[in-house]
Amino acid sequence: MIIEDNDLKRSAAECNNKNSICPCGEKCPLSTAMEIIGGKWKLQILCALQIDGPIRYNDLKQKINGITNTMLSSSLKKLEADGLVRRKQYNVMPVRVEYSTTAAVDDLGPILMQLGKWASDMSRNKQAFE
Amino acid sequence: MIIEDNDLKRSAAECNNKNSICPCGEKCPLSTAMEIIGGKWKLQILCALQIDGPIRYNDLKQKINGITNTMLSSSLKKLEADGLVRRKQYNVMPVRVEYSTTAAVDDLGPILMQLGKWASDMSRNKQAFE
DNA sequence: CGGTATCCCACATGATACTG
DNA sequence: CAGTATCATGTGGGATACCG
Repeated sequence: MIIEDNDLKRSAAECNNKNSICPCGEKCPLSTAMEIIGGKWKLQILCALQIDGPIRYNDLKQKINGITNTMLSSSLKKLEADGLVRRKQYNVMPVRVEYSTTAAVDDLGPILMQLGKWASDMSRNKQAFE
Repeated sequence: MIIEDNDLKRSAAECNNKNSICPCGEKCPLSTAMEIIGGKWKLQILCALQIDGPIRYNDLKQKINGITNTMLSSSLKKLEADGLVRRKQYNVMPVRVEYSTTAAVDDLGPILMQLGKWASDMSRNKQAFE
């Protein structure tokens, strides 16, 4: 495929599972990417944050239809730990917390757009490929 | 983010779950893409096929460390149904089957490379974003 | 207001055996 | 050789209650 550059080719081709260490000496970056943005809610959260952020926790929850506290909270924590989301807490009473995206998400956006376009194009002329 | 074009922006922003129908009239293409390439083994299978294909079932299984018949078989079926994998059967005895990728995967490759590069860059200068 | 703590379950994945 | 059938299991995610 998938991979044309030397380093990425080696890493993606020879990573046999998501925990493997590649010959290039690091974890397959594509696996890493999928872990960061994977799961049921993370892309929706990023979209909502990018469009409506900075936004408070409960307002964000309203924007995302069907999400539970468990998932919103844990997803935000992971995204923050991975550097995609910034959490700002104002120590007033009652406490006020605002979430927003970091610059990393600005870089991610165009890539995800291409991915979405790829899926659209594919389903449109699927037979052409076969 | 994530989305800058009008249609994709609407669809991604307002898709509240992976089964929702967007105001644009179709399912969010990004969700579709994630369903197609998601799961534990599909990207590894595509990588192996792209590099070593056309390749026979059991040879492919050897290339992918730890995969079971159940998962390889079911993943290949889904990938074929989605138009990413071609299955060619030779009716000799014993039967010979060869798997390869379609042109859709050629288009997907560069996008995934960017995604991998994004993850590498991010982890390299994570602090710069925060 | 902005979460955690528990408990629970469906489903994705795994193990093993078997077959056209 | 290229799978399928069957049963087992682990985990991602959901429901509900509660807390600083």
